[in-house]
Amino acid sequence: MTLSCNELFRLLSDETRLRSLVLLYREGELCVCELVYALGEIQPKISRHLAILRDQHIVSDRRVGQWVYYRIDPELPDWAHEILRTTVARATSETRCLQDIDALRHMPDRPDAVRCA
Amino acid sequence: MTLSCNELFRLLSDETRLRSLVLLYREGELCVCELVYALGEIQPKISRHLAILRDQHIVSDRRVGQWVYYRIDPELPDWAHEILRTTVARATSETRCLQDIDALRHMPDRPDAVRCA
DNA sequence: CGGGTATATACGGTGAGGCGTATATTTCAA
DNA sequence: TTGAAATATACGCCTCACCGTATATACCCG
Repeated sequence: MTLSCNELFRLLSDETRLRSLVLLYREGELCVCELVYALGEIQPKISRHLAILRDQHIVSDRRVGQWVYYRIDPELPDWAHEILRTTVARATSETRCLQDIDALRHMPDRPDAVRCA
Repeated sequence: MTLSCNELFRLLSDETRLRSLVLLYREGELCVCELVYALGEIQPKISRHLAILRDQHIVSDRRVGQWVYYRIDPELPDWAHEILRTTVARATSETRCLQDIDALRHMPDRPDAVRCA
């Protein structure tokens, strides 16, 4: 079940998923509640989209106590990673993404995961 | 009306549009009937998708007699062009696209447009 | 054990977008 | 001017993916 171009683009075509991926790409690892706060969306919506990305092996997750941390799947094919890199560079100049980044920075009581563990 | 990441990915998420763009990227310029033949889809379907791409300035068209030739819009933003380049490189290893390329090569009575006019 | 927090999933409703058919438009040639 | 070829568009249908609400599950702590 390798990832096709079409499938990747279908996944990236949803705004919530794209915004989540941009943040994950930049931050390395984020838990669900951080994405909920940064994007300003309700929790079931974020969880649902992360599950979709996980099922297609775009992201991987690990549980740390009651938190679940997501990251870009380290086994993502090179070409897909290149698409993401270009996308993040571009998205970072779009208002919506800049707002997400800023919101995350100002999140209170942010769970401090051990990064890159 | 600048192109957003989301909008580009939405456009690329349809298989017919993606296959058309891959061929246009490789060939430089193709008329509708060539795409109809190469993709093996009915004409209204191809025309409809090309119109969508034209409206979003992903492709541009020019009429030559009774034929209409499409190409990747030369004014496509750099980042979008880079996405396309990576995509074409990847797609070219997918069966479906290889079949399209091969079908086009064997199309009989292909209208020979003046390339890059 | 019981309560609280974080996350996941089930469910029904809804709208966007893709489809095929039919038809309109444009161009050329006779 | 008439017919044929190439392309575009209008229309109604239908599927699918997303949505919010409600609820289930998992984990922690007291």
